[in-house]
Amino acid sequence: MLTVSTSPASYHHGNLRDALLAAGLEALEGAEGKAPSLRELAREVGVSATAVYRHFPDKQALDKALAQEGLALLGSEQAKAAKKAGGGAAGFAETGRTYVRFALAHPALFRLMFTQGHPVGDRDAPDQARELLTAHTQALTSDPERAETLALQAWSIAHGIAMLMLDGRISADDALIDRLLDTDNVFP
Amino acid sequence: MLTVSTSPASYHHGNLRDALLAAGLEALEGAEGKAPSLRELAREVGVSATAVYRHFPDKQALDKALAQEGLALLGSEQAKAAKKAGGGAAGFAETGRTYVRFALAHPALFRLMFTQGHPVGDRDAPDQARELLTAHTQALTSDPERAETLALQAWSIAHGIAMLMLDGRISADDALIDRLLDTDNVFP
DNA sequence: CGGTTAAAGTGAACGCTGTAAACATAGAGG
DNA sequence: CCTCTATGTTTACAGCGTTCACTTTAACCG
Repeated sequence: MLTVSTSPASYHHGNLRDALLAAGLEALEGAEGKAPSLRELAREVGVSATAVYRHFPDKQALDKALAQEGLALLGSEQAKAAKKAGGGAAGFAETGRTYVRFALAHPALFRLMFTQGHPVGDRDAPDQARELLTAHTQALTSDPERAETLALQAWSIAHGIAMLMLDGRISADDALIDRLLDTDNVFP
Repeated sequence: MLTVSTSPASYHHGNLRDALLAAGLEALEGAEGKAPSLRELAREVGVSATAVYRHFPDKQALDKALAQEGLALLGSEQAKAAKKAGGGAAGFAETGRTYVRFALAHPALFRLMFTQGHPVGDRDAPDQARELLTAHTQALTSDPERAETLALQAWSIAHGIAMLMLDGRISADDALIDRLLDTDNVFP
């Protein structure tokens, strides 16, 4: 996670990169969460717009880093929730609920996380959420292909609910989340 | 649907609105489908940027209209597919496949369709896709609430698969679509 | 230490965007 | 035929991402 020191105001910022990410995450939360502009973040941090380019090749790279930060956050929240629920099937179910609730709690961040074009095979970044998912479904069956199918189906349902709620297509209702995620019939 | 005449070049365009929509739809398809800018569309149609404002209050309204066009297209494709499959459960299944394939075939348009902020209760626009969905699930059970749950679950799965594939999270593989949509266990 | 070097900042400029304001045109109706 | 109004135009502005040439400063090395 990020730590940003309230550094002494000097020509060289000290840790601009982390400061930008922190400002970015904050901007993604407040004010109906619009995606912040590069210049806006630079202003927020008290630095010229072009200084950003010393730390990120372009805006997309900044966005990608923010997305990574969000992914880590989601993963840790899911892990915590699963543990709290006692692991197992109950824990698995809880990761789903947490997924959707995370999306609703951080709409702009969640959107950003999945709009960063992440070619399928990209295994350079750790993804705790994904690891949890495969671990849980592998515990449900010994057939690896079946486990993968279950994993992707579970992911798809949760992601679909999250997106449709974010987009205002279905009401962002906590009870509805439970009702839609309650697919005991899917995983007999 | 849209019809655009190759009108004589005169001061008054004739049907700028439809021409803009047509250009918009076309732009959303080609060239790795970036969302077209207002000025770009105006240029394409051969008109000044501000002329657009005679037909749409702002860019968002234009986007909304494009989204509506896309929605209609999706609905008609689904209806055709369901009919071709002979209706019933087979038809229902086909609407799901068509949904995901539509997303993959028109990525930018599909994205646009669902990013237009469409407050839940908004019933001002016809939505054939949605009507098909409820019709199909209502045929599966007599319990209306159960039918609604099934409808939203089916929608969520399809939408989740579509989005995750569009975002490069899971491979956009036709066989995989079938595998993930094959949830006979979900609708026993 | 002192001097050099490279990392990390700056400001000005470019072309793009969406949008507002004031003005021009032309086709339709009295 | 004249006028009115719908529909176009030009000009302008602020904000965006990004490039370029320049400046500052901290760190390293003899």
